Amino acid sequence: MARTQAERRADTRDRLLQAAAARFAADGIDGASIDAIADDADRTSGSVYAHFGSKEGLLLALLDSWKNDVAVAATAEMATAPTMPGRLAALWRNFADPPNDGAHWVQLEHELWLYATRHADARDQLADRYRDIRRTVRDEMGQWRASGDITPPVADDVLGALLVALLIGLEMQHRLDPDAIDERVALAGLAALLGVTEPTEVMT
Amino acid sequence: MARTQAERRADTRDRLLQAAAARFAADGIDGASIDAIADDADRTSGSVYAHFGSKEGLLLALLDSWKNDVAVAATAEMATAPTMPGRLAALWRNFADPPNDGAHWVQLEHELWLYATRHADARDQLADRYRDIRRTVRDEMGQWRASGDITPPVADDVLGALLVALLIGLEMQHRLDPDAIDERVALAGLAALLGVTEPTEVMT
DNA sequence: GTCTATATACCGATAGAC
DNA sequence: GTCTATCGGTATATAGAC
Repeated sequence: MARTQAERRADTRDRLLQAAAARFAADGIDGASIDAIADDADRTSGSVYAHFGSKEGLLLALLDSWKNDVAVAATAEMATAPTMPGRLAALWRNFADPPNDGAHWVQLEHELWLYATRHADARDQLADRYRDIRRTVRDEMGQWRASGDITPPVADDVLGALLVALLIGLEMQHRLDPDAIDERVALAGLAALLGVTEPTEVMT
Repeated sequence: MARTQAERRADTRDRLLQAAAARFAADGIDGASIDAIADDADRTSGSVYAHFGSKEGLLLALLDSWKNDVAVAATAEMATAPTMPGRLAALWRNFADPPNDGAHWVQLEHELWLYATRHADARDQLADRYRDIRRTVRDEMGQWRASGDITPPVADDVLGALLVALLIGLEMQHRLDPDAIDERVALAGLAALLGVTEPTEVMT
């Protein structure tokens, strides 16, 4: 694969970005060295500078390419569950205990957030992404409300922000103390914000 | 002040811890150098090693001494507001736009959380602190419920975790996009979780 | 206990061969 | 475009004077 120069170049770029995502998540943005990232991508540090110019350039490119399929993947898996509590449980599990090797995307998200608080460029980009996520969630919940599955006690335009906030905050506490912040807590919170009236039986 | 050796030693220790908190928050745990911390404390790097042995030792000592007066300070200011929406607004403001120079404690909290995800010792300590915070919030809300000020749609034992989660998640989004995540959004979320039935008029 | 000076190591970035 | 070699800077941590 990757016969032409352009293809090889694109392949190297992808490898570097993927390695950077994994390394940043594992060791932190500061803790991850250019050499380590390049090694993971089976390249050398020189290639990083040829493609991105600097470590910051690499990070901004990563932030740009970082398609957060969370909302998509989450809603996709949610659709498979028949009952509402089952759907909410699937949503929570995707956050708390990611199934695939996508286990590191949550960690990377926190790394990027902390970086963004100190760099205006990254902050603007990340702010855009979170706006998109909120909008996606809001639209989805609007449909649920319209179909009568839920009766949220708040307006649709704030529901996205509240759900995202609750999931992030619960996930952070869950990481510190998995037993204390379990599925039962998450389901209670989601049900309260969404106005799920039926008894919240857990579907396992 | 600090005449005796013990007093001077304790004074140096306090200075170093305070400087470490500020530097860690400002530059990140990795980004903050021992020299910079010592300089802020009007000491030298040697004193850090005399007191804490290493940078990690300094951080663990900071984590240990880090009395999170958030719950205390927040509830204190909340008590001054007469109406329930006013109290909730005070709670949110303490998070979103801290009044004093305590502006950096939120940032430090995120730094510590990220560090804790990679170090078991710190994780256990931080987990304990969050348990305390949840318990404090839960007890406070239990009193409000008993006095009829609120009628939460969830059980008391999960209410602490949900409120903490919502506030953390909203604050993170607020930092990226202050205009999108404003007091109105926060009040709607808090009111939903707490079961504040009266129209949520904002008290300014 | 605190400071000065220094050892040691690593990182980001650059230069030049190919 | 990618690699090898290296420079310059800075970090943690230590040794020894006082």
